[in-house]
Amino acid sequence: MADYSNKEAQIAVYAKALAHPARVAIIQLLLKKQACICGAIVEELPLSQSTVSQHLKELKLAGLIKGDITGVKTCYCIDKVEWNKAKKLLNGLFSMTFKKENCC
Amino acid sequence: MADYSNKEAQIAVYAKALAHPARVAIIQLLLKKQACICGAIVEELPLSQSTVSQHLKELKLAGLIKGDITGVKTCYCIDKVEWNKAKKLLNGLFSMTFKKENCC
DNA sequence: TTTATTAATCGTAATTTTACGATTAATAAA
DNA sequence: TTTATTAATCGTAAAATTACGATTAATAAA
Repeated sequence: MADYSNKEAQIAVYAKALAHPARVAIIQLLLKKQACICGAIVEELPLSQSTVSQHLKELKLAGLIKGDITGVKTCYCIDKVEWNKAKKLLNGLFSMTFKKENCC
Repeated sequence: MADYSNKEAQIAVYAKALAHPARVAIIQLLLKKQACICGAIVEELPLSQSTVSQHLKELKLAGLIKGDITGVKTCYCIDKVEWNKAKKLLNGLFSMTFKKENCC
């Protein structure tokens, strides 16, 4: 009957950010090609400008990316600090050892 | 304007499964305490039996867990094969190297 | 100054998620 | 056989997500 831990909640936040293929694609783009100008991201995705903007907003809300406005353009990139936090948390979850015996 | 890759889609599926603290908690429970009987899971969460059942269903749908019915009880556990796939995919994403220069 | 470009936000509709209590089906216990 | 227990499913309501076009605000270019 206990509530969720901060860790669990934070993992869920990061996972939720990655819970849509468009956002995964955006993250990969930012990691790979450094193509951080918003327009370039829009071109790479099969979605409208406004929808992409919404996905970017969600990624920003989760902390995984940040946007830098220069003039009329906005440059997006991974927030390395936050990204490493996510990496650490998810990695921690996935590197938990299995109990040898399972009932199924 | 390309569509999403299988990899991206699959990452999203796994991430979505972990996108709720209750489901993260369930996974951790199954990893840690091997407490796979459904009733035990219900007791550990601040949610009703039916809601927990729904979360279990989603985790099962994503492939991360499986349930074994024995008599009137159901025993849940991690699907190791699928779990390792998820681990590999997520790990792959998080171990991508950063470009040195970011525009922001 | 006027016009064009970029990206965020607004308004909105359709769908999905989340949660609950109630019910059901199946087995176990009395 | 009757009763209790377990867990899935049903029905439903509220909230969140996803998508789009249209609009807006801000800067850049003409």
